Amino acid sequence: MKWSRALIPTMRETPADAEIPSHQLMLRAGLIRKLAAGVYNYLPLGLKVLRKFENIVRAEMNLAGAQEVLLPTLAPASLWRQTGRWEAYGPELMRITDRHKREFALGPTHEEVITDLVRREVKSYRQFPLTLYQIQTKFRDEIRPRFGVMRGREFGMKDAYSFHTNQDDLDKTYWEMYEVYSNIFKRCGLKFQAVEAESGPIGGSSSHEFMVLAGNGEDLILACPKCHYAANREKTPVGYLKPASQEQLPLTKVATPGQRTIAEVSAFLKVQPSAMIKTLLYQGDGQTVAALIRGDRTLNETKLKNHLKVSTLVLANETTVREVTGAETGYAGPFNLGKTPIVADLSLAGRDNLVSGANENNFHYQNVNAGRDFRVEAYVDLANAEENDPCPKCEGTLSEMRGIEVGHIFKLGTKYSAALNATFLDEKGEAKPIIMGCYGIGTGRTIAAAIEQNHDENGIIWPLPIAPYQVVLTSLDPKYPEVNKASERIYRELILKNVDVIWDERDERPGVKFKDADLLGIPIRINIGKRKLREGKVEIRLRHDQSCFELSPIEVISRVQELIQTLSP
RNA sequence: CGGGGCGUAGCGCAGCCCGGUUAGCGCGCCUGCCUUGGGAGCAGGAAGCCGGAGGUUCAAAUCCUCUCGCCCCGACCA
Repeated sequence: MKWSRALIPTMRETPADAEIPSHQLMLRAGLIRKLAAGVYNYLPLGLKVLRKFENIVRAEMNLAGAQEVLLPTLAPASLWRQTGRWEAYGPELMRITDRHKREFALGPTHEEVITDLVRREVKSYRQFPLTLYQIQTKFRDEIRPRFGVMRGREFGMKDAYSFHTNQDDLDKTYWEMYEVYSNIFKRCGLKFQAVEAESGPIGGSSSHEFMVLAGNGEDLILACPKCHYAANREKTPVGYLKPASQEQLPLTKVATPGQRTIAEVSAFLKVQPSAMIKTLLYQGDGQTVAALIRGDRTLNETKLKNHLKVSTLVLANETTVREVTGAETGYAGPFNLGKTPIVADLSLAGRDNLVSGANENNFHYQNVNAGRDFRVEAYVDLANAEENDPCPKCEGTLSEMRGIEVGHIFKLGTKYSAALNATFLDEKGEAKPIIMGCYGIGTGRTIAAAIEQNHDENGIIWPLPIAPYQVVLTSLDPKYPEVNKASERIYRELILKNVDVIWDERDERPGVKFKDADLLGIPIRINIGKRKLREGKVEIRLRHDQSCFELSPIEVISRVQELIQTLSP
């Protein structure tokens, strides 16, 4: 491609409504443009990247024996009603009505459609296992689309579904897919982490998420370097060392005028936050509950919600706190709470002589002891896991990292096959429900995540396998015939060698070209300038480490081919 | 859906509070000269339904009402 002919509308300034680096850079580098909230045009460069990623996905899926299909975006409501998801999916499901008043969903995922297809076409146990996948545009009417293509309302996704006659076979494919996903992200040159995950509203039992690691990722992950355990913060159980029991001292009320927060009281009374009880009042489905946790810990509302088996959980407002405790917020303690149930985090189990609020303004208690001074209904795991917590699986210590969820694999079991009556005949001629698995990768989102992971102040730094071009050939003095001639010769040779190259032959000053090349993030840059050329030299510069070396024009092609090898994971 | 904010040239913004020439600035774009190793310089130029509708007024980008769009925080979520 000649740059002068390409539609690459780069922007010098950052658009005001782009919040995170990947969104800003995708706009600035001319990969995407917004059409409406959460709806984006992919420009030529953006599409090139997307296709390169999709092709890696295809190659790896095919290698694992999966077969590609293309299912419609439009799905009849009747199918969705059969699984109950027409109602259950809620307003996030985009619905349309045709001229005959027939209702359709714009597919946010395709379990219904694929299960319907398979139930019609696959009947015998001999035809299993079967894995089908597609790369398709999906729709979800997100409450709040944001971060460009990271969370759009129309977005690209690869979704795969596997079909089995028994659980063992599903397990086998599940772990194959786990490997396939790992290979995909490895081949893209991305740093990633597979984590144990909640299975969410799609349903099913076991599930892993694949996270592209990035400093400002949305998800907090805890991983054990020793045993490779990794999970979302919500899911990570927290274990504590059993404290040595102390002699219980008499309960003492102390004045703590104006000291409300853990930090304030800790400083005022000169006690560690870990020797304090934080009393949090929640409304779980309208019922007030007191949740206790150690002062140095934060409560995980998902864990509390799961323990209480409630569907809504909110922190109680000030009025409720006053009614229940008789004091302003900041002085709550686990005493005299009447019928309010009290649950405590495991961090408090076996701990003696703690500090807590006194349920009286400007007073706290010291030497508070569970059992003697207050009752606890249950000790359960309620805390957010943190860096350096013990690993739940081995003797290791967890470290904390952030990631962006780009892939998710589930075991669905018979949830959809049962609802849609998708059965097969086994060896005995008996009809049994098909057992299913489901495996998704957000394609556009992976691109954004790749940028989030690989950029600097000058722009994107593409890993070579998904870079829009492998090489940018920059003619610094395109008006000089010798520069132009040498450039064109190298350009043609690179194309002949199947190198994906863009030739920047624009009549622009070198600075402009350098800035654009860096912004686009093309891994290998060849500079051809008149001064160096007269010395019989051209220059190669690598985007990722800014390293730079000179060589003769004859050596360039083979050197570039070598570099492509080296830069491919 | 709750809270906050923004819509003025392709992009980034000023002007609005306190109504009054021809609506301005930077970047980009076009023409010419000049320059050519990290977003040059000079000169000239094109480009605006001031988001939309209604109202107040002699007069509205500016004040009022409604509306549409967009962004941020939260709940929710891949």
